[in-house]
Amino acid sequence: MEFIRRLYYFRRIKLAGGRGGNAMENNPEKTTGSTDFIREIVARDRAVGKNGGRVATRFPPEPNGYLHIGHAKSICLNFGIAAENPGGVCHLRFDDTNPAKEEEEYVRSILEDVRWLGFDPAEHVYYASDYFERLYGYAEELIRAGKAYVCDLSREEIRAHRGTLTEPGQESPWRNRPAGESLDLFRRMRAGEFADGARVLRAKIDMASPNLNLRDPTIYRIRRQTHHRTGERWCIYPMYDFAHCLSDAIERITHSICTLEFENNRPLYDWFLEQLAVSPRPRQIEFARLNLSHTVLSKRKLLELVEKGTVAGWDDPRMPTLAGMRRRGYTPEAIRGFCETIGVAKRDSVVDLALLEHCLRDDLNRRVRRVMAVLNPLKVTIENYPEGKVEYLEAVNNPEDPAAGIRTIPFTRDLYIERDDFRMEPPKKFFRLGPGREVRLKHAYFIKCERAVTDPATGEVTELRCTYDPATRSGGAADGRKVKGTLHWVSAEHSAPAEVRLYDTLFSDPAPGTGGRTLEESLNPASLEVISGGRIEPSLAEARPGDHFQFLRIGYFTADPESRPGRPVFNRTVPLRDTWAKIERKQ
RNA sequence: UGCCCGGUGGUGUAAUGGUAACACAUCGGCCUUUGGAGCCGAGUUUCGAGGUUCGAGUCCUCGCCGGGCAGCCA
Repeated sequence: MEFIRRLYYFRRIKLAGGRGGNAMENNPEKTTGSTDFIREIVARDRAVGKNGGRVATRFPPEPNGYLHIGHAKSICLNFGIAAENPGGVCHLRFDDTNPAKEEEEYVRSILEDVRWLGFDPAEHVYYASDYFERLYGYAEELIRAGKAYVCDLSREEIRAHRGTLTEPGQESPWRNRPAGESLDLFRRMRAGEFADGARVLRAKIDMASPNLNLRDPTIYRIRRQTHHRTGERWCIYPMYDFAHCLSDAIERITHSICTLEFENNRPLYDWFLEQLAVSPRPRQIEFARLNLSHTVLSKRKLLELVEKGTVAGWDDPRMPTLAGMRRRGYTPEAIRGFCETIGVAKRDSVVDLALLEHCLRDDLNRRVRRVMAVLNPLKVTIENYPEGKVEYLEAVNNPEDPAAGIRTIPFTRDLYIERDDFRMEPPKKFFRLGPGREVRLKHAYFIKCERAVTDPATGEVTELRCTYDPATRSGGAADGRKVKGTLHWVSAEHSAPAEVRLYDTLFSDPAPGTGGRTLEESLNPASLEVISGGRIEPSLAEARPGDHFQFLRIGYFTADPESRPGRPVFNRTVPLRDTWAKIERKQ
């Protein structure tokens, strides 16, 4: 059997003229590196000269909330495809067809966030509301062609006529009214002659369609509401299905990429374009939206968190919004790297938050300066170090990046170390300080703990009396003896106080709001811990909002926008991987 | 239960009829002036049943499971 398999196998290779080497020749569109089914469609279309080889995508947010990491996936996809194809372009289009939910502030933030992420729409910023007049014209055209009609049914009646998932709908009694009458009524709708909700314009398709979207969908409604751009000019507004495909066509979009829940809308998308004979015709392609563990990514739920005051605002560092992540200390590079890593497919999935954090650390590790900060200080006195003496020791800024250079840090008799780095009775595998133990102070000397001073009332350790070995400066011992631990520290006199905000996931539940729990019940009660007694090394006093650092042995931090000279505030972006915590957990 | 779309390790994504791979996570080891980073290694995978084929994750049929759709939201 095996030899037969081999025979055919090798014959195929022979016919193909070789194995691996021909993959590229046979498949010119197959590129190396990361690709996905959408990029393959785009490449194929280009290869056959569709759209004249042009590639135009669009990112079309409704300005009714802040952009979040899920939007980043779409932005990276759409702008990415445009950038990868010669002459490609990606439009940023505000899908502002529902004035009830949209605001100027959201337009502002979206523009800011797209640019921050690293994509520049340049002059290609558009608004669906700019097309209102043209869309209105298309609607009249549809009416004249007998493909749309004004319907006087109430909202409830329309719903009742729609039928169900298993039963066909019934036609509206207004469905066959003369086109001239519909046209007159539609013009009067525009003119403001009717009350909100009194009439709608509907596409005349098929009330028995198994696809409910095709059962004479509403395409215009009367809504007296100030629009953030058109003001009071209009009192009728087009619906998504009508406006979106035509906006794409107007902008000569070639590939209209959206999320899976619009799959059933595609036939409608195509229907309007076909009826109105617009050309060239954009193609809608759907992909799975991003879901992240320990996170919610629906605008409705995020709005709720903001409005209920669960978080401090859209840019709360615990929010998955781009504004929140930026404030948390995420970099555009990390987010883009993440979007590339997760790929694009049609399968519903939930990405592990750990992957996002990996991408974050991966970026920060390469680029960020190491500094020393003590979050929970414990005083250390070096008994054999002269009072008043100061030595400036050299410290490497980033071992991953020699170009980052070095700085000096002051060493003195009185220091602070992390309280967690001392144990009166060190457990097994605890490599840090304890009575009689010796450790290295990073960039400085070996110190030995001679005794711990405790508060007789509480038993709390208040100070460590230590000695140092002058022969271990720069970290090595002349006699070759080793120490197992290396601690971070700051000079008591030279360090500055700082507020440090330790952020964790907003939800402790991997799938918030599911499994019988409400969103509230899924919250992480420890998502924010504010530390006011932190001490930072002198160089950190100059930190400017948005600067990124690694606090040695602790994690990555960024200076908050609220940070002021003399009153620095740092946000923990993500902790360092902590092997000791893992060991301790198992013990 | 009508229509549409999906189902590949714990998670995500590849494999385009020809040896199921990469990343994260997990576990172990090495290294280390960060218990960081890095390096090496391990385990676990094609929803099920038939069919086509020399050969099926891939094509066909029937199931099963998951998601979407009954806004004058997008």
